[in-house]
Amino acid sequence: MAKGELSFEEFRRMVSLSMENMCRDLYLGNRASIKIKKEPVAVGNLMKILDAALTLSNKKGFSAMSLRELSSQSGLSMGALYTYFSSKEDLLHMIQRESAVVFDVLTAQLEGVRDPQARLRRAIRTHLFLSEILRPWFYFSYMEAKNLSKQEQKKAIEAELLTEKLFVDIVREGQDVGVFRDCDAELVAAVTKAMLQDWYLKRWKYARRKTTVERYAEFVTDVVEGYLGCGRRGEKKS
Amino acid sequence: MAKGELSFEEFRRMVSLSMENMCRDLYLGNRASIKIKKEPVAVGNLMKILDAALTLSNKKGFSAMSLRELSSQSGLSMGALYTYFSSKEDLLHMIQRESAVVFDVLTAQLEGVRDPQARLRRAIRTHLFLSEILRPWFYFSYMEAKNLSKQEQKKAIEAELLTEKLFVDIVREGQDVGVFRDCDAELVAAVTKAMLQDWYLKRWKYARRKTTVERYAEFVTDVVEGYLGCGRRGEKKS
DNA sequence: CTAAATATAACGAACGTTCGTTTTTTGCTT
DNA sequence: AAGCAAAAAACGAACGTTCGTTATATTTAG
Repeated sequence: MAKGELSFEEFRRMVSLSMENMCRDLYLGNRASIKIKKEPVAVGNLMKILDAALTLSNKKGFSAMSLRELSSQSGLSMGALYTYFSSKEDLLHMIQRESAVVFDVLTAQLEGVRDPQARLRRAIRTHLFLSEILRPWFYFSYMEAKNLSKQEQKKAIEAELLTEKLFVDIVREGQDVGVFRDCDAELVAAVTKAMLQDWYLKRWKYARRKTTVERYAEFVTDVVEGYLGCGRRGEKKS
Repeated sequence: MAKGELSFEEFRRMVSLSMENMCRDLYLGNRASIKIKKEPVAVGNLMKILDAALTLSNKKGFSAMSLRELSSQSGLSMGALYTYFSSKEDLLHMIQRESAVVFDVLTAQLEGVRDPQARLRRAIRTHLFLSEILRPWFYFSYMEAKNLSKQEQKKAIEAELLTEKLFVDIVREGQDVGVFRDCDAELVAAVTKAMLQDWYLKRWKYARRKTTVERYAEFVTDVVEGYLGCGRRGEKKS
């Protein structure tokens, strides 16, 4: 385990991004369009709806999921569904917007960490831990981005570039300080993100091999640090 | 440019995987179900159909693409479409199967290359070059795999693991020979594939930065070789 | 009793698919 | 060459189904 870093379970407890909390946050953020007044009822049903929606969407795609399927899978009637969103597209955007909250968590976790090498490790770990906790949300957000409206698509692209910029800045600062060697920071950030995304896009592969998220985090960190010329080379079990 | 490796343009000319050749191969492989007898007619229309199908699917998703859209985009009538495939699902499987031909090209390109380091470089370059030439096919294959039937999904997973095994074997042999350091070969293969996939999944990002496929190939090779402990460390323009 | 929440059933639009018809191409005869 | 019948290919309206959506009725809880 890395020095001074939280383990995955510690991290999970700390951020408390359970389905219930996500749905409560989603409810409070969409009180205008959700017709249900009583919070406990609304949150409970939103959990059923989002659970079903993420399951069905991630299995067959959002547009291939019919609202009748969503109705029977969630246990709510068609009419009830429409008290929680005003259209199928509205549901899509609700999920997409709620998925974006993680960026705040990511930046928050980096606050106060100034050393570039520590920041890099922290950013990789946090990103992986978040995607592990909210895998269905991440997967949905990635795969269904094409269904968004043009303007929401722009926002999604900007968010993607913003996350990447976060890594670019870390690499650049490390280069300025002299701890990272000179290289194309944008490419480093790009492939780092690619490796992070693989964790939730191809989750079944790592699950089958019983690779833990902590192990994967360490590995990705090693690869990136290795390229940046600051990794501690040492023993690894094959 | 790497010693003895073909440039991208040389590679493109050599493999000759133009839309027309892909469609001719697709026609010959599906002669049983395609009702059109004359090859030139069939290949010409298949080009229109697949061009439209890949464009529309990759923009909004296969299941969100209606056959009426496909009809107007391809310039063929609804009835004409159904002389080239027997159902929408059939079209999906045709595209998916045709996308699989690239694996043969990949393995063919590795034949005769025995040195692990050279094999690794060749595998990375070839995979990237292929995905550059056939980007719409790769993208489609990745994004629409979930729409396949259960058994075709199994085949897709096996193909994914087979490609990965190809990289695993290269790494393992390099370790046996002693040119690569000891580490988890499966993880190395996994993240290598993740980086390769990013090239066609996030193509717009690299296009915007005017990153060439040759540059990206070199970069990925450097990252992987760097981790495996055999890369030549040196100058890089930031 | 009342208001909030849910269930039911129906609507028009759009879907994948089919099929009788028309248009185009081919091969043969003059 | 020209004409023509047969084969091949393309067409597009229409079918039954399913979609997202909504209006109305029923149930539940304070």
